[in-house]
Amino acid sequence: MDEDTVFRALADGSRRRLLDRLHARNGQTLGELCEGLEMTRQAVTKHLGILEEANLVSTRRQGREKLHYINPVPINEIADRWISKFERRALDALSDLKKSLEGSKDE
Amino acid sequence: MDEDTVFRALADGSRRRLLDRLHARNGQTLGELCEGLEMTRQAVTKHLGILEEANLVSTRRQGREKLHYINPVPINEIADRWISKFERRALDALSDLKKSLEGSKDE
DNA sequence: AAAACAGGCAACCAAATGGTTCCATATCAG
DNA sequence: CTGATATGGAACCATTTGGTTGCCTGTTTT
Repeated sequence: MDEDTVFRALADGSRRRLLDRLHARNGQTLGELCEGLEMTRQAVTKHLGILEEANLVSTRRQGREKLHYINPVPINEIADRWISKFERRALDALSDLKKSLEGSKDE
Repeated sequence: MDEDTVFRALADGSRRRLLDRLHARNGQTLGELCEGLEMTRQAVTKHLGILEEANLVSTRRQGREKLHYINPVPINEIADRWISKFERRALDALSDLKKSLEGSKDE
């Protein structure tokens, strides 16, 4: 929901890597997400908490395990609402470049 | 260039608002960008420095003024290289939802 | 040349951030 | 029940971050 929370959550490389992992295989437990990382379990817990608060990850308790699922909706909201307006400008810039190249061809 | 620098730069609301301002009108001076903000000029300078380091803003000196221009390329790189893979998942989720709705209609 | 204007630099500060360690709780296996 | 396993909570710490203030440099304007 809150744009700032999402951007903040995405600002950290470890959290982005966690999202990458969940993207590769969804529904992993905390323990699985910790494997191979140079961090304590508690650090990962905190990161997942921040991702959960930003609604980028949702969780489900199953017995003593906690399964983590990626939620792409907030990312899409950002992409749609915020990034798209800069993309339009990028496309404009590209078309300007194209025109200038075409112009130099003629001159 | 560096993904992390860009994400970090985008993590702050004041900086995103500065990008918004430049998106609305490109090529503003530092003084113009400060107008109406509840921040000192030096704070804005710092933010613009971070945006510049992330290659989200480029500058041009003109006399005693410094003009700031938005550069959408890094944002597009993020959108293309990183966000798109989550978007695909979002579309998958939507199509799953659609299927499940269609299923429940039949049953 | 002097004053006014636009911006840069550096020291400093409080709060947030990313991480740790230690301990507690809940659940599963034997 | 007991022990191992999976996660949660809280205190604590160093560094980064976002902001300030004070002063300096360069460029116009008069």
